[in-house]
Amino acid sequence: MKRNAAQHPPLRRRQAAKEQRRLQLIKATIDAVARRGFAGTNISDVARAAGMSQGMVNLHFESKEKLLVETLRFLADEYKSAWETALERAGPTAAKKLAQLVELDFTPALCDRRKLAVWFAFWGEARSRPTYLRLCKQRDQEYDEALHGLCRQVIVEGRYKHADADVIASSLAALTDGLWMDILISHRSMSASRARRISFAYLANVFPGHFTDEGVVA
Amino acid sequence: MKRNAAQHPPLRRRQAAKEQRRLQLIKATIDAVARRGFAGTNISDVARAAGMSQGMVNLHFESKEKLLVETLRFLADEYKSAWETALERAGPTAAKKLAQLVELDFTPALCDRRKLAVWFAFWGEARSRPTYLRLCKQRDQEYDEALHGLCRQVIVEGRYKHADADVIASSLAALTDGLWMDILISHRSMSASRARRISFAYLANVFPGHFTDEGVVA
Amino acid sequence: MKRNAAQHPPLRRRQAAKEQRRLQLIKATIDAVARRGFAGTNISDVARAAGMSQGMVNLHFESKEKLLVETLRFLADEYKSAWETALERAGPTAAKKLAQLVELDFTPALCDRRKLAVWFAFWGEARSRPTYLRLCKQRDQEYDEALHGLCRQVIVEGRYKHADADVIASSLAALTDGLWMDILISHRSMSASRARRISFAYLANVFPGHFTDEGVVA
Amino acid sequence: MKRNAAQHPPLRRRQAAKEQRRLQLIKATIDAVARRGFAGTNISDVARAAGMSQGMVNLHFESKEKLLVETLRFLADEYKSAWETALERAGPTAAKKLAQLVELDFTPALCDRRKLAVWFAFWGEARSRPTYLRLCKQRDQEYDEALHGLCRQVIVEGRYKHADADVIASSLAALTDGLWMDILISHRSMSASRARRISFAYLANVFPGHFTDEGVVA
DNA sequence: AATGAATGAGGGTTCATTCAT
DNA sequence: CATGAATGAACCCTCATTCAT
Repeated sequence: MKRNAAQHPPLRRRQAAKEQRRLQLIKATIDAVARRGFAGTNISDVARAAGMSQGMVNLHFESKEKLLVETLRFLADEYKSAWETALERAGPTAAKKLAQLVELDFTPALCDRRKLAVWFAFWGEARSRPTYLRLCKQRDQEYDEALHGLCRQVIVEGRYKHADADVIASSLAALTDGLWMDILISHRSMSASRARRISFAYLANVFPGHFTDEGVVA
Repeated sequence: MKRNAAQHPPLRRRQAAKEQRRLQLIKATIDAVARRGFAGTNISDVARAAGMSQGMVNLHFESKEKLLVETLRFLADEYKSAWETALERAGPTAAKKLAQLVELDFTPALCDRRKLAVWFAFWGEARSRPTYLRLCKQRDQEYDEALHGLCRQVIVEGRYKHADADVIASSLAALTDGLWMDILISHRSMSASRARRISFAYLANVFPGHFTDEGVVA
Repeated sequence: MKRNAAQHPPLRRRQAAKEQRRLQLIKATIDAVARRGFAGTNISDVARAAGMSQGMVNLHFESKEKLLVETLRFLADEYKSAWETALERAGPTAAKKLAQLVELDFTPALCDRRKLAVWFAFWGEARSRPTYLRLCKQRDQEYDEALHGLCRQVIVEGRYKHADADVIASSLAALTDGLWMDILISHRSMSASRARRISFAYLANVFPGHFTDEGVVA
Repeated sequence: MKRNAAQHPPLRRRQAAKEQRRLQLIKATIDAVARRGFAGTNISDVARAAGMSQGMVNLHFESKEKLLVETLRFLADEYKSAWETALERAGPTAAKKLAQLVELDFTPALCDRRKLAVWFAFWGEARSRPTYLRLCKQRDQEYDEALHGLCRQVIVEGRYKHADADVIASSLAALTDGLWMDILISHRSMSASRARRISFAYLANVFPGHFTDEGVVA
């Protein structure tokens, strides 16, 4: 029966509305943290920015603490599905996949000052670091493994002697984090496009047969 | 004038004691921020940890905000004099100086979990506090110039074609920041010694004639 | 009129369902107040415990305050009809009726930790809520008169010189309340059966011809 | 030196002031609980009634919870030292001591509507009962033992056959609690003097050789 | 009739700052 | 100078009540 296939309409609509609210609040939280920092973010501002009453935060997230955690989870999920999708859509070679991962990090959708600010807020605040680890450790490991695997493949394909996949993967990851930071802090007049170029320059250095400063070799 | 040359002794002693108080409070602030984060750091804890009364903080720093700024300034000054000293004491060649800068970043005295935590706490809040941003930028301006200059010199000395001092200096700086972060977050099981090695591996890649994974070529 | 004699069936069924709802909510309120106290009792918990939605409480009772008043009234009515029934069913003599009243107070159905807790919760708040006070007074007015009357009868029957019905009735009532409290607070390892015995011991003292520690003299 | 014998004056004055503040707040709490009940008592009202700012409550008591606990402790201490003093000052016979305990319960200083309200608030609220027990169990036991011991002595002295010290002590204690309740709730138009008389009437009944309705026999 | 999402007032708690001593 | 008691604004959270569906 149709009834079974599709839920009772008002219920489904309600459910959707609820999810909508959550998302609005998370977006508002990202904005608030970016604008006022972790310490300066309070729920009444977040709620107001989302066009709701204070009570909504506790209704949907139970506490400020959990709102922040869910915000982090949102970003982490977004990042994870982004790189997984990127790998799927990338060309078949390891080098092309690697290039996609680098491109991704400096894509406007992810490399956004507001979002970067939230990442650094979690990394920077001693109290939220355990939360970050609990939530992101696994995700980060998966990413690291993917990165490491791709580096290994490129090394094998390109017969790069003396190249150490471990070192290269770690370097690339650290480089990205550092560039993100420079972008966030407006350090060294860093921009996403310059950061992208710097990352490819690194790859061109370690894998000269596969990369140039501009990207992957065709 | 006499007054300037030799201040009234008790006055001078007082001045010294005052400076002593300030330092104690800053040290206690570093501890507190590292342990409890920015938001979790409050004046009374800091004062108690420094063995003083609450009132001392406002007496010496006027406000909590100023205490934090002075703490950041303390770290920035410490870092600056460290690298300036390092450059003076390093061997005469640019490569040796560059190596010293890298070594410095992973020296226990500076690459210390407590201090890293404080740096990242400030960076995490920086976007929302112009004062921090200004201080951070200032810290890096001169350092970047030194780094850039050294890279240029090495490039000239080594006749590295296609090497871009801008890119290399920025890469090295970003790499360092990212490695610091990995150390702080305990990411990718990063340690200071591994971070140092990774940094030299980068230099060995871009300046193969001057560096190996272990350091500068003799 | 027909309408009054036999209501429209579906309407009557509805009426019954409504009454059912009220009762469920009152029962849930008793549970909640017993478990979490007055201050800790909130509408959503009560509603959930009664298997209904929050809105039902306001639909059936208008406000939380009214729900509490109705709960108190429920207990008062229950107590009243219990002692009225007890008097009807008791033997014909005043002593037997008096004995029934005492027995009643320590019957499991009424002398139940949950219900005692609620009584004392109301008494604890009574002074600050005139409505409760009025309800409590009302509850006791008639009971006291009955008690007083029975004492008088026993005195007359037994020709107890120097016995004052006022004092005895008040003593018995106060003794009962105090024993209830001891049971609730688990004071002096008081149990319902010991409390019953203590009450009869009192009666045996003032009316030695009619009572023993075990109950009424046959 | 005198300095050692007596603390530094300003310090001692401060200490005294602190104790003074605590007492003011406790007094205000008793008032507030009596007037508005447990649930209706909030710290800002208490603080205002004590002529202080809200912050003082948390400064001196850490939390509302602890303020209430300290208020209970104050009453419990007051009661304990009152009955201990009463026993010391009473005549040498057990009957005289027993009479003093009864008198005490209906002395204006202790049998005060405001204080009674607080006792019943603690007894009535499910959440505070554990606190009450933790705090008062020992004190109550000591009192019970004293009461029990006195009853035993009177029984021995008076050669009361068939008198059970356990039952009498428990009865007396329960009777007192019940009378307190009647006074608090304004039940049965109970007053302290009538309650006192009722208590002595009980004693006169069980110990006719030692007591009359008016008190102990000379 | 029934639901539960939404509101917003109210309360406890924290804490930077002030100030009498 | 130095202390720490005192203040009160700001914040998070709870929850009775309302109301659209």
